[in-house]
Amino acid sequence: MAVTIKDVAKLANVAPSTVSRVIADNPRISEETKERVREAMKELGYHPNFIARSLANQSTQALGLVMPSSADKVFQNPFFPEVIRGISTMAHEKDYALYMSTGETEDEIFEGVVKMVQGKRVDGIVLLYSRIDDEVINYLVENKFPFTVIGKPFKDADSITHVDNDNYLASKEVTEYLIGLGHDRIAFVGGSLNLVVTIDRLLGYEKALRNSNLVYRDDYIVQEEFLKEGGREAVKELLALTDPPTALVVTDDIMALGVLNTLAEMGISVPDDISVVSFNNSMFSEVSRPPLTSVNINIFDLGCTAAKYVIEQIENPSGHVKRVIVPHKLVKRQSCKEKSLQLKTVE
Amino acid sequence: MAVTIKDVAKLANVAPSTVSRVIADNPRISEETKERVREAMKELGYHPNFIARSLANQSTQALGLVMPSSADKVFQNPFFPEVIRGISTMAHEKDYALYMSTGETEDEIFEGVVKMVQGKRVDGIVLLYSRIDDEVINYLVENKFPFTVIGKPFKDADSITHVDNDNYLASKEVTEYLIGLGHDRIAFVGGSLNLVVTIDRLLGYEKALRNSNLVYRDDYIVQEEFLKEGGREAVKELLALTDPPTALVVTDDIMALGVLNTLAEMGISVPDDISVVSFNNSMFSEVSRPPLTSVNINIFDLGCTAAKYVIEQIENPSGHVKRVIVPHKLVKRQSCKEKSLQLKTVE
DNA sequence: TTGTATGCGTTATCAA
DNA sequence: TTGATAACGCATACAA
Repeated sequence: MAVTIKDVAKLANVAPSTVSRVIADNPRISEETKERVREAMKELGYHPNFIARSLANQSTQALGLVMPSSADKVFQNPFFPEVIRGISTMAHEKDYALYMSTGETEDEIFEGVVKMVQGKRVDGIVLLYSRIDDEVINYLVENKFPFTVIGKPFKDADSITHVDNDNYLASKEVTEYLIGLGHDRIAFVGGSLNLVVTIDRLLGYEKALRNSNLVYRDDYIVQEEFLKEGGREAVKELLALTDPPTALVVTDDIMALGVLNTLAEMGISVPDDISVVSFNNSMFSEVSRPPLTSVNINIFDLGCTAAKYVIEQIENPSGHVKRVIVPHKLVKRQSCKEKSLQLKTVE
Repeated sequence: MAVTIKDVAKLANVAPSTVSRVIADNPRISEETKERVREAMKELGYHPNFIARSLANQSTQALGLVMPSSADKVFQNPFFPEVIRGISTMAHEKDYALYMSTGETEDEIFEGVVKMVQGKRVDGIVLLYSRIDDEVINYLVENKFPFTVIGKPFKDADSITHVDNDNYLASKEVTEYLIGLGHDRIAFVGGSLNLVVTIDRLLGYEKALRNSNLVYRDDYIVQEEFLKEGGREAVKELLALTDPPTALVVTDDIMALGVLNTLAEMGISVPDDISVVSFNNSMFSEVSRPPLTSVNINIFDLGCTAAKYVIEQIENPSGHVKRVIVPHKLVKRQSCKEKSLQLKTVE
């Protein structure tokens, strides 16, 4: 059995409660005894048992991370390591640890959240995604458990602290950029429509088209998974149309990579035949062929800020709901071209 | 206050201990009372408090992850998301959660480990790296705490369960491949020499040179950080030499990416002027220009297996030390060329 | 300034 | 088959 507060107490000739107070650096303990107790701790190699402390305290100094699906898939998209990087940095600053449950299906993930919350394994939660009709959010709200979401909650957005980009605007700008290059057949390749981010970006895209009196065509809207294969599927669908698009808004770099690959295999050149813009500005957008014009959404900041505000909620439960919009910026590289300069049009 | 075992007991008209036994599905409880208790649990929405259970049990069903440095840097290299993916998959299968502390310096990381262990926050630990003279390993060994390391422990390798590649062999093969292409001026760009993986690969590289009677030159050995910038620095150093290498063994894709970038900026072509092989076979090696010839070290398996064996240690403490070598495979792409076919030699 | 007693929510050991 | 009761290791209200 490890050394406990009692062993220290015995050695230092004080009561266990005194040791406890020394650990908490309680000002009502004399410097002398503090010194004596500290020496005893050092001598015995004492370290507090966090579990016991958590039980007495009702606090764990840990943040729970909830991902949209199995780590298996999630970690293939650089978005997640990057948000976690942000969360971790802030967590470290505030001295919190990170806790991840490992569910695979939606149900398992929900179960994982319940275990974290009811099991009191974490003090707060960061949701790394936002989807419509999410039972996780409902559960957290009902239980008044501290949490923040990265992305915009589908409903009750003004009563839930969240950190998001202005995805509507970003997508609108990106589409306008393409329109500005003379494109009028622009397709949208997004992730699942269950994700609020997809909805927002689709809306922005639609708005831009409408503003320019371009037609919004259902067959130009494709939804796939946020993985490379997703991009591959999208291209196949779109190029099978009788009048395929000349430009693509892709909502994720990793999908865009799939798009690029597939296009290359088909002998279609980017940007000579088709222009592509994407989101996330991950390292992939720099190294792809051609380098991708992509929206930098400051993923790291997203994570940092989200962590900051759960911790704030934990430490000051009466605080106010926050809503933070992290700025975005279009980074132009070589995947877009004026339509008139494109060599030929795919038919 | 949440609903506890006592509330359930009251509602079901039994003692708390009975409820506890029902949770554990103790066979000595009659089916009737079990049913009654279960209904009460459902009615109250009872969920066990994991912290309390951990305290009573001395077990947490959680695995601690220890990274080599701040998450900040670590998550920029795709190796780590990928191992975690593997670990997470196995952890999920065995119903364990994951716990990460967030230290930045070596000391903070060590402190984090101590907190995990003494604080009884986790049942076992996976070390995601292996460096020489690592106090973390010493500490874990001294405390007889279950852990596995990904990589080869610097010392006592046969008393520490670990999962590794045969890095010596892999590096030797890779170097021989380059020699086979006619190269005789081959440089080695590795990570920190504190990392055992770097040492092993350097040794393999050296052996291959020696076998072919090529000279081993100190100025052909460069160590940098496992990041893109690392590759950039390496190239600068090597190309400043009077007789620069015609081929590079780079021990990490992300560094190789930096190498490729820098070379491109300098107007030096890969593979026409310089051949490059690297390790990890991450997605970057597929999308880089040119696509990188890289060693697939099966990172996912590394993680999976490491997790599997900590859990085994946890559940069967008397088990035997394991040492697993995960196979590797050279994946040839377009970053290497026979020396005689290279257009010119950089001087 | 310090000690005593009790509780945090479980599990486990004895009895019954 | 079930119920008291004592741990588990720490924090804290109350006493001293």
